[in-house]
Amino acid sequence: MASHGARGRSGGRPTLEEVAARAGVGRGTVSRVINGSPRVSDATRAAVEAAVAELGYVPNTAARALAANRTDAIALVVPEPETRFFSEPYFSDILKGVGAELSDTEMQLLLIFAGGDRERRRLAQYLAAHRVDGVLLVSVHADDPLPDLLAQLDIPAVISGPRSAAETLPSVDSDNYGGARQAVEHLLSRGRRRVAHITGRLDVYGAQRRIEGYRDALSDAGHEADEALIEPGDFTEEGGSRAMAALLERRPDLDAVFAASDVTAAGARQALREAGRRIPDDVALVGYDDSAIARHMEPPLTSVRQPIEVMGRRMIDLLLTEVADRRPLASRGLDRRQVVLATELVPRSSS
Amino acid sequence: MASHGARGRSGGRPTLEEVAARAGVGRGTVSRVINGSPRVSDATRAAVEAAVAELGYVPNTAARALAANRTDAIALVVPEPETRFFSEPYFSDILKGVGAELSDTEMQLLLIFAGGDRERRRLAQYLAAHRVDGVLLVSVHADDPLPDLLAQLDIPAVISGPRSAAETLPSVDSDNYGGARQAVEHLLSRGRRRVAHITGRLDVYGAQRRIEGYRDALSDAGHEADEALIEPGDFTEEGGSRAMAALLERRPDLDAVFAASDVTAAGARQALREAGRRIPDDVALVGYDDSAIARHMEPPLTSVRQPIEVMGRRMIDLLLTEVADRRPLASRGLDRRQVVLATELVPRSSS
DNA sequence: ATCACTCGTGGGAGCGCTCCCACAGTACCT
DNA sequence: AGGTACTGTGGGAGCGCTCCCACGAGTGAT
Repeated sequence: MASHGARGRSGGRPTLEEVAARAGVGRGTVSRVINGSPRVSDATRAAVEAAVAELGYVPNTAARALAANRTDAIALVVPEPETRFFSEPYFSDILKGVGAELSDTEMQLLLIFAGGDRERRRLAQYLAAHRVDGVLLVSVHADDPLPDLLAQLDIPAVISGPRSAAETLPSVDSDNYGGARQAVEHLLSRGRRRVAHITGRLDVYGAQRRIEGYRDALSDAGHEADEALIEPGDFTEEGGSRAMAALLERRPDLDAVFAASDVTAAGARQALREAGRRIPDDVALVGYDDSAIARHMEPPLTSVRQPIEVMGRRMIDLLLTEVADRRPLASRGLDRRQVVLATELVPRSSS
Repeated sequence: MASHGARGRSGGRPTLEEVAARAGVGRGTVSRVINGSPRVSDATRAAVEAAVAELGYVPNTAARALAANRTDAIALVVPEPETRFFSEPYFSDILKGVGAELSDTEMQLLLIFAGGDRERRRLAQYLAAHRVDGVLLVSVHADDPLPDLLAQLDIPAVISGPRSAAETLPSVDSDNYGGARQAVEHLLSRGRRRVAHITGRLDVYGAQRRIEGYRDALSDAGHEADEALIEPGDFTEEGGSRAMAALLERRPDLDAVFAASDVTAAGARQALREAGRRIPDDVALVGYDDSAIARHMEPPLTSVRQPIEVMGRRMIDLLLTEVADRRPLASRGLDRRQVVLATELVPRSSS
């Protein structure tokens, strides 16, 4: 039996109505089946499902979005230029976790780069149009206006690293403080005594926490504070190299370095080489992230591993909860949803 | 003066209708202004624009998509697992070009990975729902069913490398044939006489074209064909290494190698090293892609550069044309839209 | 038997747009 | 004067869904 023929402009993609007619039920019932409502008898459900299969029915997303006022899409917003996104393994791991967690869902993921000013404006416009039900924010700096914009637009958001101790947004982070402690305690346990620290960008809260972990590990072990052993970096290789050179000049007697990232450590290694210091004989080196760089460095780099993929998964969990909770007028902010995941030290021959 | 108050569920996002009331015009007129129709008087346009600004009006995408039967979104489909996407600079360059070209547009880009079986099914569902107006296909193998699916669904698509000489889809490619010729001619001009070729995957049309370019460059220079100098690779490092070893065994007197990719060349270099051959003294080596690998190899690798970012841009051009052309019942396939871009040899010390 | 539920179901209303037809106004020809 | 052609404009219809109210049938307490 032929189908009723094309009346729509796109040449007859079946509609809810057609499925209903075919199954001999009403529109509402088909909608219920499609959306998995339990208030449908088994017989009816079977009939509808058969009709859906026969007609090859696929719901029209736009109509659904319009009627239900939701999009079934969330965005992963990366406030960095594409280049960094591709060069840092962090992002690809987050994406892997996010993708895995989302694959059981009807939700669709959008990837949005907002590195430049122009892209920022586009993003603002995009969000104002409410084209996504929620937003995942990674790598946000302390003074970024994006979270405020999202709050103002009342769009659920989850942030990957809290911007401060007073973060109000739901967040997922690894234990930066604990990870730094692990690194420093490891160095101390290997008999190192003058442990320097090349920090991350100081406007990143996680970098602050690593500094605190570094300080506390030293003082708990009875070492007096020595600010000359701390040099600011910026998570880049050049920054690491520059900072290392500065440290060597200031404290030539240092015997260990804890770098705030593997990339930073790679830069530090370069500067150490140029200064004729051997790793780990003269100076032990520990990085952070346990990225591919750490494994391929010469010598292989001891590093603090963060469960990045898991972080991606947890971010999705939080966000989906947040999105689902937008039914009642429930008060928010009372139960902070801040997830902190444990880190793990991966010892290699650089220390 | 207060706005009329929230009647919608989402707390009063302004609608077209409200803008019309505010500007003292009809709904149709506002729609015309929003969509840039020329059939509006300047005075009216100004009034509408003022109302839009005052109300902070942003069009509702879902409503527009439903009414106009378009989505203003296109997808970049990568039939590979995320991992390869991130590890190969090819993709990030394509993405850069695509993003740049799209930034003047209202079009939104979706990035879809379809590496596994499961993802493939999700993608099929996604496309069946017509959630995008067009698709960009990169890295498609000869036997991939995706292009057929797209044709069947009548979704405009552009492919990054044609699947064969008879490719029906609009495509953008670099001049694989010419690039290979450049590489071989370069080697011959340096006095090399026994030039070998490690091919790419033979089910990739571009790899075939490179073989042809290699053959023709040699025969045009008066060299007789020697099939023993051709060894299949697969674009991977291991494949390159294996192929090089095979070549050395078969034709130990070879004095140059043209590898179908930089990664392949890296593998070949490894095998040459192990066999005690010096580069370029004993054997000259040329790669393809001019990727970061080429610049960082020891010695730096002569390579054929493809204008990948430009390719991304041109793909968007083609696709947007294709999408726009879906008004008349015009016959397709008559004017093939196949773009081929020139390559450039970048000489370095490996040859 | 009656009332009070609950369950499964049908279908009206409406989401915010675009498309298109109708119409008033002006201009330029016969 | 009437015709014809355009230009700018208003607003009805309809895109394909979800939401929700109404309704009949079944169930159990009264």
